[in-house]
Formats: sequence, C-alpha cells, structure tokens
Amino acid sequence: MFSKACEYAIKASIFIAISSYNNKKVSPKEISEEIDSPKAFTAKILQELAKNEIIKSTKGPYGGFEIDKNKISSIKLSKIVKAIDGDSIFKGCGLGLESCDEDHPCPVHDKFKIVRTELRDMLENTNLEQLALNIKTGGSFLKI
Amino acid sequence: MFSKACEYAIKASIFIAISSYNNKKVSPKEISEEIDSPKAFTAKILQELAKNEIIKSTKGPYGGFEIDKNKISSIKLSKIVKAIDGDSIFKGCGLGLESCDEDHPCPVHDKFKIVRTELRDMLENTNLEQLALNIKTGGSFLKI
DNA sequence: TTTAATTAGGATAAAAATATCTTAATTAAA
DNA sequence: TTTAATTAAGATATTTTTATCCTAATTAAA
Repeated sequence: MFSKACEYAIKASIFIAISSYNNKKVSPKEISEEIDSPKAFTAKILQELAKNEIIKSTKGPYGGFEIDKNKISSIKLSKIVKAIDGDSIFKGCGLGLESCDEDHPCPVHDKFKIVRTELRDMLENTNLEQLALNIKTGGSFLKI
Repeated sequence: MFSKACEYAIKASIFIAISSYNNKKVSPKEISEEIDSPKAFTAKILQELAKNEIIKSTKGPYGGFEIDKNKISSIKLSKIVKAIDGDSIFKGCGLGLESCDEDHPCPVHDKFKIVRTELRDMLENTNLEQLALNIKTGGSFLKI
C-alpha cells in the first residue's frame, strides 16, 4: 500500500510526536531504534519531513527532531503520505491509466473509487495526536 | 496500490476474457498493444497467470492465450492480484509490522482495517465477466 | 574562538521491480 | 518429416527503491 519510506515516515512522526509531548528532541539514531528502521535511510526521510514542515529539525548540540506540541493534532496522516509517496494513492487510477475519470473510466473505476475514498477519508481523519495518545495508553505499538 | 505487473495482469486478463467470448486466442503482441504495456514484460506476466491457471496458453500455430468461456465469471480480481502481488495488500499491516494483530496492533491498525476490508471485499466481489461486459458495452476502457 | 554535537547533502551501493533479448520447446499444417 | 508459428524459459539490462557512507554546514557551550 505505502512505500517502505512512507511506513517509516509515519512511524517516525508518531514517535517524534510522543517525544515532543515530553519536551524531548530525538535523533535519527533514537528514532530508528524505536521504530526498527535503517538509521541512514530514516535520516533521509526525516530531512524530507522537515522540508515539508511536518517536523522541525534543530542542528548542533541539544539539537534533534521535534514537532510543535500545539501542531501535533493538526497533522493529518494524509499530509505525511502526500509528502513521501505523493497523492497518486488517493487520486490515481487503480489500473494506472493517466486519463481515468468518470467520463472515460478504467474497468475497475467505480469499484475502486469506493476503496480510494475510504482510504482518503481515513488518512484525512487521522492525526498524529490520536496515534500518539493511543501508543501512550498502551493501545498500540510501534514495533514487533 | 498494485504493482505495474499486477495492473498489466488485470488488464490483460480482461482483454483475454473479451477475446475468449469471441472464440479468439490472442498473442502477447496483441495483448500488449491493446492494454498499452511492454510486450516482453507482459509475456512474462502471462506465463505467471498461466501457471496460476487463470489463463490457458496454447503453443504452436493457431496458439495463444485464452480463458475457458464458462470459467470467466468465476475468476475474481482477488485471484489475479494474489497470483501477481501476493496477499499482503489484504492481509498485511498498514505499517509493515510482521506481527500486527488485534492483540498487538500497530498505530493505524483499527483505521486501516476498514480500508483493507473494503478492498478485499471489492476484489472478492468483482469478476472478469463483469469487467469484460462493461468494456463491451462501452462503459469502460482498457487504455488512454 | 574553539570544540563537539548535531542535521544536511551528495556520492555510492545493494536490492527489487521493470523491461528486453535470445534461444529452447512445442505444435499444427504443409 | 519438415517448416513455421507460437509460448516458455533463461540471461541480461535498466530503472527505481531502499540503504549506506562520507563530508559539509550549523550551532551551543566551554
């Protein structure tokens, strides 16, 4: 469904959100250990998230990655997915046709539309606050 | 969502179904032209579909690919997707965790479950006959 | 101002997906 | 039985994704 990079991006964002609630910046090393991902690759993805202003990076001693506490609830999953994988998963045709629309639909257009809408709504209606809180209360987990 | 190979597999299967209704076997060349895909790569995918008994191949003169007419309505989209991409798209965790389940869910488990179920149901409830007929009646298209 | 701790960025490598090419095997018809 | 038309299979190439490594830039504190 999502690329590896996008899976890491989502998990990393959740962990950074949790750490930020604790007023703690985190490094690529801590993040990759927490979410069980390759460190250097994760660092690249963090750069991308920072460029998209989803997370904030601070260089130098006492630096690291964080998210403004009062921004966490406004960051939707859709924003993270768009930043890393683009929007083709909610906008694109299920069979990869360039010009698939109501007027010129691919064979699975109507059937696929329902799934795509369900996915888009899910990503639009899920934010980092919800996901972080659920982890904090032990309702879900970031690895194994 | 699906790999390129899987998109080609779905489109090829639909075209072969349509041709089979017309009692006509088709070659990789005809198929790739009809669905706008690379010929040799498409041929590989056809081999895979044949191994999975989704399509039937006949070598030699007057050979080609076809589907038993009375089997077309029983071939679900899910069977094609499973044969090419495997079942991780309906079974796997949205964040790629090995052991994600109700007892040990990933952060998006509950939200993702709805989408995955919607997708699985769609693939289970869509068959080649429906898709082929919809094309025949001009309700949908295989390319551009 | 120097040092050490950090992220940024570029170069490279490895693996997987996509794509192509060549030859082998099969088979119907002449 | 030979020939020509077809798919099967293996080798190779290209592109994309995933991953690693090294150096540069930044910055807080000594």
